[in-house]
Amino acid sequence: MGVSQGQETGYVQEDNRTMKGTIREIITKALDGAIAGGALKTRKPVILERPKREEFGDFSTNLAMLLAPEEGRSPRDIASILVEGIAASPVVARCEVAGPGFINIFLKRSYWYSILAEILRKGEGYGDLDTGGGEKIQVEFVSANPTGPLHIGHGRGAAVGDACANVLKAAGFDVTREYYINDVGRQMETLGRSLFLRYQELLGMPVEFPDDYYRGEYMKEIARDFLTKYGTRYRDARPGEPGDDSLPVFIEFAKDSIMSGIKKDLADFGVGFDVWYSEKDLFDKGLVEETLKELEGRNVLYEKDGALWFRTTDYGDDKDRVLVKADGSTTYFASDTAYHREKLKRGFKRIVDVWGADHHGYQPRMKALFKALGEDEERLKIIFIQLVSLSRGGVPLKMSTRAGEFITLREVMEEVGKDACRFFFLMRRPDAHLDFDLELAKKQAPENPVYYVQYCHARIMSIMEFARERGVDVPDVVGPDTLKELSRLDQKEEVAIIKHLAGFEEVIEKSAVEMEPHRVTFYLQELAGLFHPYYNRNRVVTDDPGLTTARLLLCRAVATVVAKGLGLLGVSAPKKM
RNA sequence: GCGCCUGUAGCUCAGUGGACAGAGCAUCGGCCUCCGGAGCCGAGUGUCGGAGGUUCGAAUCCUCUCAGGCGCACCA
Repeated sequence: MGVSQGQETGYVQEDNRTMKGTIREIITKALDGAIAGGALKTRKPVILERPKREEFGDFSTNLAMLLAPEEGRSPRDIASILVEGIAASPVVARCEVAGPGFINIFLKRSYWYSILAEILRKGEGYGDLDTGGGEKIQVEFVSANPTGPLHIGHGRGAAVGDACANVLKAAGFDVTREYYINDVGRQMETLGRSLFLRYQELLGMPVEFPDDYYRGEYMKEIARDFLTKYGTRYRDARPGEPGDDSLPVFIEFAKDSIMSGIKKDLADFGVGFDVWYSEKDLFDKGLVEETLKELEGRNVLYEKDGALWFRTTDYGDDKDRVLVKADGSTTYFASDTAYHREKLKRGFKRIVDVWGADHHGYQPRMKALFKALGEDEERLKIIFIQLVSLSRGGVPLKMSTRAGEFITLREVMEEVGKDACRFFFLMRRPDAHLDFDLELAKKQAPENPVYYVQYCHARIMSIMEFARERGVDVPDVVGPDTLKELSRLDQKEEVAIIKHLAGFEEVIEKSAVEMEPHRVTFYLQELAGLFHPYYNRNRVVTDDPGLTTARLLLCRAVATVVAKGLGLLGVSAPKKM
């Protein structure tokens, strides 16, 4: 029923299919036809690409070259057979054989207008795909230990994890965002003791901090809160010592306080989680023990030197790993084993972990776990986040690349703003080092890509406001009466913008499949890079009603896609700046 | 020593089998009686770290090699 089935093309763009899929189908049908007619006999999947050079068409396929070896004839011969079938499609303007045997396809302009109409009809829903088919997928990210505030590295992980989750959701997956809290073990005891010492310090008692204690300023604040709540009640406590049960009090207080800070940081950063999963719960529910039993039943455990080992080397790891130490306590890996087994039991078909790159040594043992449990290791995807190097006006901050370890997410967020912060984190591939220049991120100037993209949206909103003030009707969708006006968008720049808009779905699909949200960031910069020059050379609101309508529709589509794309990144699309 | 990641224009980086390798910034020179100048126009730049190999075709795949980062716990 969409306006896209306008008589001009006789073409119906079906929902739930990307344009690329549509073109691929045209080629497949041409191949089927050739086979049915006896001209060809080999069937192969169609690989489509968008050529960089426009003289090579809107789409191009190497199908003929792939078929050549088995067909026993030249790629160009095969291509010329296929070209006939492809050219017969009502959306194809022309189709030709080029170079060694490429088939270059040029689509009719009317087809592009129908795509534009389709984009407008879908509105904010444009970009939503069903690639994932509703499959349950879990993205676990940040999962910072509750021993201190989030630093800049966690921020990058948060931005990437959240954007991945957004993109996966758009691509049709059933996404659960999860944060794993390491709230058990020795580090928690250290945290509790650290609080106790700060508490005693506030009470004027002489204290000495061991090197491995948490000594940040934030601990002093927590100690003040503790003092407010408990007064001098624990003044002479001996946490952790026999006969004294105060340690859990300190631990709980510190942990809760830090976690609420982390939650606030994340909320202000625009990141929300569906599940906060506690490591302690794994133990309380007996899941760690249950997992050990299962592994034992699978004959992958053994005892040595008083410890219980997991023979991960049978599944590709460098060395076997300890699950239960000689002193009877379990390792972090034991918890993680139980946790990931639980993820599988909870029905997630695919599991995504976002880790700091310094944890890459853990990948083989986690993969080993999946294999030992008889699961396809491909169900686990680990995204590694490389370090962030902070600089200010080109000057590196602190002395090492580890500056990011000491600067909190909140500090950066407050200095440069949430939008710039998130956008910058998503300008690079996750596994590439990131140079984050605070001055640049703050700068409200053209060299700052965040504003360049946001400005595109604000500018269009402003144009529409201008039109309304002039009494011009600003349409959101193409109606039967306005469809014909789209042909007024006949400039090269206008068609180029429509073509770029049409590629949005492919970008989302690729971002989701590869879990590389930075592709969206690049896409948006390109889109803004097409729109601004166009705007500068052409007036949208003119005395010509038909032309004005057509251009307003084009603007609407650009604004919608920019807003949608920024939304996926967790960046706002302002109406005014 | 072993493993993982990275090496592409002056800088920061896209680009993972296609046709003469792209963008932003920086540099230089232009554009405001005009819907937002946070914008636009024009100009130059490459041994894709190196060497072999696979392929009709390689920045992309394989092998070796050089450089940088990170990891190699009965820590979390």
